[in-house]
Amino acid sequence: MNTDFSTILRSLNLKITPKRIAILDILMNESSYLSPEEIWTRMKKQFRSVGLPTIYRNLEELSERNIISKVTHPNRQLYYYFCANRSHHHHFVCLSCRNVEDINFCALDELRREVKRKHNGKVISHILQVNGYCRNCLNKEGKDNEI
Amino acid sequence: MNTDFSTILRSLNLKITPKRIAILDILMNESSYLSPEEIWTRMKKQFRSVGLPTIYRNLEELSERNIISKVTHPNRQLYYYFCANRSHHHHFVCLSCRNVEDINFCALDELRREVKRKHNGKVISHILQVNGYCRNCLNKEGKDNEI
DNA sequence: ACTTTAAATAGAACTCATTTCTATTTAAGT
DNA sequence: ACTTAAATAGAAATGAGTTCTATTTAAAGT
Repeated sequence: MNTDFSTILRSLNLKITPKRIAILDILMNESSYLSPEEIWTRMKKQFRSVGLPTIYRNLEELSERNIISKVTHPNRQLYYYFCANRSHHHHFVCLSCRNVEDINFCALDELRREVKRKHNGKVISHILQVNGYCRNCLNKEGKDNEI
Repeated sequence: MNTDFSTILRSLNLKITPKRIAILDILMNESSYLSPEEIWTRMKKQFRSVGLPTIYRNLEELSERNIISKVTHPNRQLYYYFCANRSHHHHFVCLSCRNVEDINFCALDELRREVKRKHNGKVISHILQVNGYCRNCLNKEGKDNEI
């Protein structure tokens, strides 16, 4: 595992530090997305001292390099991060348990055509976030923490 | 014009105040989306005293009632608002001039099917924001203020 | 028009996520 | 081991958005 992260970091010209590896490790092993604070909390269990700015700095660097990705929550527009060294995809966010699943569906091509045809513009990127209720929460009918 | 806004406000059970009308007026007559601060700046030209909290409160109330809508900017995730007493649609945001155009394209149905079929989940809402360069900025080749 | 009252507002103070700054530590190439 | 640029801790600053309280105002009833 560590070897894996080291390889990733080396290929990005980032120094291989214990904290970078820990951040990647936390994100990789989490199916839901995490706020910087949540990552910080987990880090503090592993390290005697970690600064929150370190978390922010690393998350920013890693997301700039497309190793992890950002999600903005509709309510309080805080940053949330999610691991993804994968190709383009979208997120299905459960409004109840906040779990995130990847959606391998994308209408980018149609979108591009529409924008080209009707607006004469050029699409560079897009954000698609789908909110709803996941399998588990639908079964439990525990749909309390609404958005 | 004023009559129009008054009717809207009355139908929403909101008191008809000069400031509410002014906010609606500013948004309706702007093709681009505006930050609360930008709206505040314009308001201060019309009123001797306006509080920024008033702007926030009203924008929130109006967007809850779907008279205007929110956009979160990919960079600094600040709130931006855009007038829209229209049905469901999405935004094409120019990365250069920040102009916003409505996109009358939505893949919600396919999305719903995908989430149902592959995830057994239920879609409640979604956010689609498309970033790119608009006609004008493509012509000018003035694509400096990157993301 | 005059009263009444609940909603709306101004302005100050506060909150809290994110960023900046500076001195110290550390990874990694020589 | 030595060197140096990158990474970090911790404190302090920033700034968007919110809360609080006293005052004003829209609008419903008289």
